[in-house]
Amino acid sequence: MSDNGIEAVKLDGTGPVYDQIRRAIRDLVLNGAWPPGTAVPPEHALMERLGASRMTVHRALVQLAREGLITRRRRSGTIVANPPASHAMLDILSIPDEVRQLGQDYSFEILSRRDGRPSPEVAAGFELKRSEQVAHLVTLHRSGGQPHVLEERVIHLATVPATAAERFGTTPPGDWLLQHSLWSQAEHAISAVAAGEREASLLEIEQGEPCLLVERRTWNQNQPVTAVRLLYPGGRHRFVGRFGPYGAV
Amino acid sequence: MSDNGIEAVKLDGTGPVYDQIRRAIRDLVLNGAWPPGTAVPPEHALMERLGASRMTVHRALVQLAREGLITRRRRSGTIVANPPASHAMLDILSIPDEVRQLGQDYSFEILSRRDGRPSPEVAAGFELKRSEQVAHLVTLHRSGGQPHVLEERVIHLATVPATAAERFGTTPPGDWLLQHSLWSQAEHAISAVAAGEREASLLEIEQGEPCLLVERRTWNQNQPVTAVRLLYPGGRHRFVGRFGPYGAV
DNA sequence: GCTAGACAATTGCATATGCAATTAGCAAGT
DNA sequence: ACTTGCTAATTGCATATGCAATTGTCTAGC
Repeated sequence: MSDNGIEAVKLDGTGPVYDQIRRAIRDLVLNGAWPPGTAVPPEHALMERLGASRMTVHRALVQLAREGLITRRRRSGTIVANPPASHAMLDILSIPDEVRQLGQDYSFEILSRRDGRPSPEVAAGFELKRSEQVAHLVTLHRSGGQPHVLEERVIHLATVPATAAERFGTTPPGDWLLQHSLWSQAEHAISAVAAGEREASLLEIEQGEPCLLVERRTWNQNQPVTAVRLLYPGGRHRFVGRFGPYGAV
Repeated sequence: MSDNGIEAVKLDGTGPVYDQIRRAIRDLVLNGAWPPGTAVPPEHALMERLGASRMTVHRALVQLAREGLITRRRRSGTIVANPPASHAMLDILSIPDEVRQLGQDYSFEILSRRDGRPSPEVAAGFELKRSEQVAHLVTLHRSGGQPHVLEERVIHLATVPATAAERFGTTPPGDWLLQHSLWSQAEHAISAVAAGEREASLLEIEQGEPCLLVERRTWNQNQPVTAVRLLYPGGRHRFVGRFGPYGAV
């Protein structure tokens, strides 16, 4: 990985210098200008380029590393990290991984797909404007042959144009998105609902059985990326997370 | 708030100095030796006491401030912060606050209480050893007169001895604990369950209706503090959280 | 008593400097 | 080819120093 456009690093003159540096690099990463694996220029180079002292550059990079955006190793240098797979309580989880971790075979099936303007129902369900171009997908994930979770998703074509050409033949939409987009904000909602008729039949449970509904929307730099509703058959599933409010204890 | 025992700050000689300082102070806070509001010695004092340079002390304090453990203001100095009320996705939430935020009257009722060794059922439900002394409480929270959430909780008497003398006449157990204990680790699990007979009648819903079950256990420095199961009538409730994996965008 | 202003304590930020630790890559020797 | 060891690039850590910004507190003057 060679010398990646150091000239792209630009300070905006507002606030402390170390924070300007931090934000400049963060934005390059979130914009996709520096995709994962890209070599971040070494401290000396940034120092010269920006006219700041090495300690100031260092401070910015250390903080970015703590935030998980970059990975640093002595001598090897600094590279842009892979996007985090999980965070705190709720994860942008990869359903295949999740299933395989339980030692089950994984498979999925796209039940329906429609690209273009959302139907009124879809627009309402995901709080979309009717004018926004999206791909609308319904996917059933299976674990060891059994229905695992029912996924309904919209992907914003303006934000992730590559979606239009993707068939999702081997990789389910969620995983594919992790590789083809970035997110900087997410919103989650969790609730318990009773399975409706159609959901029950797809998930092979009784109508009215409790299900865990996870709704998630993600943005990258205020642009919507995707919104998804995951319906997990109740009882069989739970979300677990462990964390502390402070640094590791 | 006067000069609080600076001699209590002790380094352990392992790892970087700035991190030793950070941990030393963090432990004093989490131990309760420096309760919220306590004045943390100024950088100069710590610098002399510890034989470190001011920048090194500074680095430790800045990091503690970012973690939310302390609050710093120029000239005024540094004080131990109040414990955080919420975090990321799921909060150590105050049920009264939550209810009032919705503009409803709040009330609660302790349905049962038993202190001492847990019964076999309780021990099993909360993964306790039979020998651990706990207070076991069942509380119903009401919102505008209507049942809001059913809470079943154990509090470890060894960790929070003040519990034994508390009647919970005006403050429900969760809120009382926030004022009388600290936590450094929490574990959450969320699942959807069908209301059982007893739960349904207490929550005034139909048996079998979907409910959101939140199970939470908290520790302070590896000592268990409390474990709680909150059963929310489905449909009426959802948890929402918004966050980014990186620093504020 | 009250106010304006000076003073000083405390944190925030940046720099310059030096050394330590790690390790990729190269060179030398077998 | 394979190993061994050296060198240098890069990050990690700590120090010393200086100035800026904020704001309690005190003092002088009214």
